[in-house]
Amino acid sequence: MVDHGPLVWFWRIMSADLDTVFAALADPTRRAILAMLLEDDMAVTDVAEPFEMSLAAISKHLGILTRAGLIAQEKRGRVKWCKLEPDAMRAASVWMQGFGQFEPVNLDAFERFLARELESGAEG
Amino acid sequence: MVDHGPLVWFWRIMSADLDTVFAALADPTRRAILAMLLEDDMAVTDVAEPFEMSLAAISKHLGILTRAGLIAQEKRGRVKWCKLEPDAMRAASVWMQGFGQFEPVNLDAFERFLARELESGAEG
DNA sequence: GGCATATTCAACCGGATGGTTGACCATGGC
DNA sequence: GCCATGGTCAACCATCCGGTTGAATATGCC
Repeated sequence: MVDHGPLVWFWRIMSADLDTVFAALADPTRRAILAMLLEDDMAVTDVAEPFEMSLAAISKHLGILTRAGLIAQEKRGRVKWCKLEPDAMRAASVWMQGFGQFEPVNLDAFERFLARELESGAEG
Repeated sequence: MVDHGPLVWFWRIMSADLDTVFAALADPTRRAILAMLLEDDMAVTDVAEPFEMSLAAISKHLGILTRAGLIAQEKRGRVKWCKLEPDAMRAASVWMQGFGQFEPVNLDAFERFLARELESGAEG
């Protein structure tokens, strides 16, 4: 959606607070929320629905994700919409790939392997 | 270095505890330690040397990194050596790349850009 | 055996985290 | 205007986290 030039990229990566990003990712509820938002943007109430905890708790989680830059929230009417904001995760990913000297994962190959594996598992 | 078959891979990724991996990565001291170990394997005392905190604190950090699977420790004589263990980070990275549908970073291009950028910056 | 080195353990402390509840705004529909 | 809906705020609680210190446990060297 946004058309980041590489300089903007560089700045974002350098200024990104990896502490808060990784801390945000360290909670299973928050990772689940991110996964849900991967499907589609959602209102806060809808995000909270599948979880067995109070709306206030989810609201806090969303605040943490927002402060980490992992999502963005936008109020339209009385509904607050949450959507993924990929830059922060990308910054963390870039940091991680600094460790990629260990023959980095070939994701394409891995996915192909998984597909084959699951397919044959379903048949067998 | 290790010759993981893809099934081993799959198992490791599925059973990896992302909570502990991301939590371990959320601390700047621990990320610095990982970066140091990227250079070379190190003894606990040497890992602790550049930090302004007690050896016991570093020992705890190393324990956390070990429990997260990010490093391995091996005692040889009275010295305990620490070395990177790339699988855990790779598991986290794979999880992250699930969000890669947002035009994933072209790392090669990014690095080339950075190199060019820094070079011209040094000259100008 | 005895001492120095390498590392961990245990107890403690202050501050952050993840959850709760109940009160509090803001907005839309009637 | 009034009520239901959507969401946050504030106070509180238990637990975890990152650090400290001092004692304890290897191991190597003489």
